[in-house]
Amino acid sequence: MKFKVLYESPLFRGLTVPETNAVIESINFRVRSYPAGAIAALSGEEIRSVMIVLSGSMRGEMADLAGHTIKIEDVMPPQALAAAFIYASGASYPVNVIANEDSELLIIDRDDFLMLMHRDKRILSNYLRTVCTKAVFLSERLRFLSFRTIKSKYAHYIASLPGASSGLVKTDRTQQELSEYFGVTRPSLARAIGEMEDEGLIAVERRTVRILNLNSLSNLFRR
Amino acid sequence: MKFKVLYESPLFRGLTVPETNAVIESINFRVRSYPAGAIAALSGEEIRSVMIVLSGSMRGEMADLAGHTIKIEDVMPPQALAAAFIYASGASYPVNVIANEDSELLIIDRDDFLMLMHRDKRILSNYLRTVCTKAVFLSERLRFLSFRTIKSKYAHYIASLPGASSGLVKTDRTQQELSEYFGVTRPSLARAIGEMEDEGLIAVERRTVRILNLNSLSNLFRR
DNA sequence: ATCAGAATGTAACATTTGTTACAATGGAAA
DNA sequence: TTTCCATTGTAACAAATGTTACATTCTGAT
Repeated sequence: MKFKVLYESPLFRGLTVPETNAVIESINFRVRSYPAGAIAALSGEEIRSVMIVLSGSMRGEMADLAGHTIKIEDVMPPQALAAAFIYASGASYPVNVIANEDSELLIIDRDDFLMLMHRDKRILSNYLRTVCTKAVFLSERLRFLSFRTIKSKYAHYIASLPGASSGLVKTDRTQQELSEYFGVTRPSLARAIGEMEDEGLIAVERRTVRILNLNSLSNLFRR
Repeated sequence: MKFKVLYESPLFRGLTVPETNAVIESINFRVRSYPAGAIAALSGEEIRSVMIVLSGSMRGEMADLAGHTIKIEDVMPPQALAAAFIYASGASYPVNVIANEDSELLIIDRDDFLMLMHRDKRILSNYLRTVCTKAVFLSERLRFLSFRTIKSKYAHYIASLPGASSGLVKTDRTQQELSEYFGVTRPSLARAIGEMEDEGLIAVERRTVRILNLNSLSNLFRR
């Protein structure tokens, strides 16, 4: 069983192990090894293929003009690299892709993968789900970041939770997590929540939030 | 020629008018009219179909708990509504969709559209390009918003322009446009740019920016 | 060449958020 | 129960950005 890990991949969900194998063997592919620290793709480089991490792990890293780098994210097996960008017009890697440790990538030309999707509706569905889900994620993230003040972010957040219309919600994240999601510091978030309590908009007890003054809260919705 | 406008749609690019017609006629579809102000979809409602604006125009609108609304975007013919979200897991409309004026939508069940993509590689390619390009757009937007200070956003912006490695770039947007892209006010952006000039990092003359001190500029890259 | 409107530069003050440090609280494991 | 640690609350000061208003400089149309 050569590509066992692929069977776990969201792109091949619904296919049996033999089916997955048969699909892969039916097209051109190659497996490439990268020693720790090796560069698999450079930022700005054209995306020509689907690259799926088989073993080890890769990281996306941004480099500035002077060569300093910031780690953006890790990609673990059996995830694909830049999956949602592959078929964009002028698709290029948004970051440098580097092996964290000795790693292997399964590389499929993107036209070949297109053929796979054309042939197998399950793979098509899987890829569409992956890309669209990513778009939804990015879009939601963007919505919160585009609100200017922390209060308006928080107001939107609690309004988006189930039970908001009843006036009583339970948050699904800690303040720490929420502050990272909003892109602000934890004390600033705590202060904003405290002020909203002082203003009589909400009553917070740990993870339970009661909406007290809907109208004033709504005024915060203007970014 | 019933759906002439469809021929202009990015989803049917590369198909001739008769081909486009034949494709549409080969599946279930319906055309629905919406008088000005009519609601085509509610925020949170499950996305069951591909909806393409044939005439008029639709807007996406967010409503807060108290019923106040904020316009998010307009969708003009022959664009599709929430195209990048359709096949996400648990896909639902992120906004209320309302007709700006008397409008017509072409409605195709999303499973039928999946079949279309499966049958015609051009439509598949077109849809993939649409979704992936959207993901790239959202991702780039997010990158700038996630930098904390205006200076770091601007540093990244000029670093991303062609010619950055030569130290001389021309911006492709006005300060007004750029400030909106960054989600900040125009005077604040102008001030930040002015300070970066005072600090000797860059020299700006209208739309031409010269990078003077790469190292100091790079320090701004830590969000 | 001139004029009007767009784009940019600048300044003073208000508001918001970050930073840092520490206290208080709650929950889970020993 | 007690203890430890994650979580939350709070405060003072610094830094960044928003707001508002106005001056200056470009740019394109006439």
